[in-house]
Amino acid sequence: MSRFRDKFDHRVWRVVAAIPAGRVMGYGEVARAAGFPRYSRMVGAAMGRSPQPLPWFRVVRSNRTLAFEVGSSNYREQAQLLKLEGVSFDGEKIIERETDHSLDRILWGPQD
DNA sequence: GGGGTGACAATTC
DNA sequence: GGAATTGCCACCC
Repeated sequence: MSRFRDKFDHRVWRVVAAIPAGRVMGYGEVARAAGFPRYSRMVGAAMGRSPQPLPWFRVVRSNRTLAFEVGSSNYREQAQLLKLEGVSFDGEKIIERETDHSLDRILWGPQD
């Protein structure tokens, strides 16, 4: 039995399960929130070990792209689930409602 | 024990 | 701003 992995898994699951619909988190952010900074590469494996369904599709790369190979069945599934929650895409890049400043640009002009 | 492997990230050029 | 490089660390041969 791996004490470390058990603890890591459960804390990751708890964080992922708490991500609100329509929002996304980076692997590094999840790891940090779980109390394991620098463990971004372990997050995916932990989710794959979850015995019960998790909103795994709300976890994306730090650059706001999906982690799966573009065009793969997993990629398409994740993209569709996110779209169903109102998450929009600019090509392969995710645009969260909360971080979408398109209206600001229209009202105030191009900004930083 | 040693080396390759990730559903990654930060830095550098 | 994109590509390349470097760091990361438990897991699994």
